[in-house]
Amino acid sequence: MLNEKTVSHSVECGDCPIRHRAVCARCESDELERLEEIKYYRSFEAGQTVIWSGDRMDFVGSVVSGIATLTQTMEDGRTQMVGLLLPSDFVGRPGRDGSAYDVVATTDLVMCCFRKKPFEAMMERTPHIAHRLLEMTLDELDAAREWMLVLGRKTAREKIASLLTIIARRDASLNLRTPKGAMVFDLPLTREAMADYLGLTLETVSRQISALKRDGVISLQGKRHVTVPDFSRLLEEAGDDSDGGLLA
Amino acid sequence: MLNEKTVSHSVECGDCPIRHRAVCARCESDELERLEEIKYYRSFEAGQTVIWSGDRMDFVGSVVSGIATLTQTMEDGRTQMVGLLLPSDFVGRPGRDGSAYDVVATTDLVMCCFRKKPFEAMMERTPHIAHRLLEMTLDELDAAREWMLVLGRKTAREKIASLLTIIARRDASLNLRTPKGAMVFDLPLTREAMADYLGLTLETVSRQISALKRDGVISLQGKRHVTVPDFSRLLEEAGDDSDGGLLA
DNA sequence: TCGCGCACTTGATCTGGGTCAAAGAATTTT
DNA sequence: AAAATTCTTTGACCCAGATCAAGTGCGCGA
Repeated sequence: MLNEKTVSHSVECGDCPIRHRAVCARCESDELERLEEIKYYRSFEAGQTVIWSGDRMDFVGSVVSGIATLTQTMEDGRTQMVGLLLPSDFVGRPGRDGSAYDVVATTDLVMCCFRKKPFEAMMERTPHIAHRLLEMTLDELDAAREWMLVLGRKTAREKIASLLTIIARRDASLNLRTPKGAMVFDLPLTREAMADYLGLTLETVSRQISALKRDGVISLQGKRHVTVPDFSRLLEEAGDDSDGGLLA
Repeated sequence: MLNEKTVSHSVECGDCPIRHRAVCARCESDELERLEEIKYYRSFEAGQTVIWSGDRMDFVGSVVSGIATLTQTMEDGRTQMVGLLLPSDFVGRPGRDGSAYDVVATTDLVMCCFRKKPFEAMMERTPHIAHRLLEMTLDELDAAREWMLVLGRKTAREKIASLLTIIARRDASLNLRTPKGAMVFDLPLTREAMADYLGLTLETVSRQISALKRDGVISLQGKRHVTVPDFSRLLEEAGDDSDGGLLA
C-alpha cells in the first residue's frame, strides 16, 4: 500500500518523485507549474559528497536515482550513518540554513532540487506542501526511532538481519520474486557503510553475513547479490515479528 | 503582544505550552479562541502509562509539567527509550491513528490535550499550525539522529556524559547557577530509565556515574541531585566539542 | 597478461560492558 | 519502630564484538 501510493503514482506523474512526494497527492495543475519553474537536476558520481555537515544548504530536493547517505562524524573519526536516502526520499530542511549531516552519494546519484527560498515561498502559498512535508518528516522520525532500537538493543546478527529487511522492503515493488516467493536484491552498500549504519565494525558485518549464509537464512551470488529464500525467517532473525504488511 | 517566540512568552500566554509551541508564534486571537474550545487537561501519576504502543490515539497534546518517556519494546522484553518528553514537548502524530510507542509518565504528569479530529480540522484552516508542527518535528528528527550517534558509536562513559549534557541544557533557563557558574540539576530518571535511554544496563550506568564522580566531572548530593562544576569538561567527556551556544 | 588496489573474508586475541550476585540506602507500609 | 519494597552500588566473572593481522579474489589500467 505504501508502494502503490509512492512508486506507481510517481511514475505516472513523470520522472521526478518530488512531484508526488511533496505535492501530487492533492495537487492542482498550477501548483505543479510553479514547482516546475524552480526545479533543476544535479548529478553526482559514486563517492562524491553532496554537502558537508554545517555547510550552507540553499536547496531542498529528492533522490531521483541512486543512493545517498546521511552521516555524522565525531572529531576522532568515529562515524554513524543516520539516514539512507533511496529514490523518492526527500533531503533538506525547510527553515534551516545549514546541513546537519554529511550527505554522500554511495552510488551514482541524480537529485531533483528546488532552490530553497522559492520553495519556501511556495510552501507559504500552498498549504498542501507543508502537510505533505510534515507527513514525510513524521515517517522519517518513525524510521529514526525504529533504528534507535536497532542500535541500542539488538545483537550484531539481528542488526544485519534488520538492515537486510529494510533494504528488501524498500524497493520490494521493484524487485523480482522467484516463483517460490524468494526475494532477490543487491546490497547497495559496502560492508563498511553497513557497519557505519549499524554501529558495528566491518569485520563483524562480514562475519555475521557469513553466519547468516552458513545458516541458510540468505544466500549470496558474488559479494552483493542476495537471495532470501524465506522472508519471514529473516524477520525472525531481525527480532521483529511484524511483517510490515508486506506479506499477505 | 502574542507574537514573540520565547519561553517567557509562553508563560505570558498562560499555563499551556501548546499555545506557544504550536500556535502562538504567529497567532491571531480567533485561532486561540478556537483552540481554547477543544482543549482539555489530563493528569497522570508517576509510573502510569499514558498510552500503549499500537493503541488508538485520539488526541494530540503537549506536556505541561512532569516528564514522560517514549519507549519501544521487543517481544523478549528488551526496551529502548526513543524520546524524552519534557514540559512544552509535543506528543502525537497528526494524520496517524495509533501510537507507535509506549508513552509512560516517569513523574507526575500534566498534559494539555486536543481531540485529534478538531485539531486536524483546525490545521487545515490555519496553515501556521502545520508550519509550526513541521518545525517541531524537524527538531525531534535532529534530536533522534543525534541520539543515533550516541547509541551507535559512543562509549558508556560518553553516553552518560551526553545524557547529563542534554538534561542540563534542556532546562538550563530554569536552573540555578552557582556564583562560579556551576550547573545544578536533578536527574528526572532512575538508573534503569537512563540505561534504557542509553542502550546500557543499569549496573553500567551506576558504575559510570560513580566513575565521573570519582574523576571530579560531577558531584552528587544524594542519588539524584547533580552538580557540574565545569560544563565544558562534561561536554569534552561527551565527545562533543560544541557547546550548543549555551556558554558565552 | 601482469600487477596493483580495493572490497571482502577469516583467524587470533583482547576488552568494554553484560550478567549474576550480594548488599547498602532510602521510602513506604504495617 | 520494624518490615517490606524499591532504587542504587559494588564485586566477580564472562562473552559479544572490537582490534590487530593475514590473506583471498576480483576488476581494471598499463
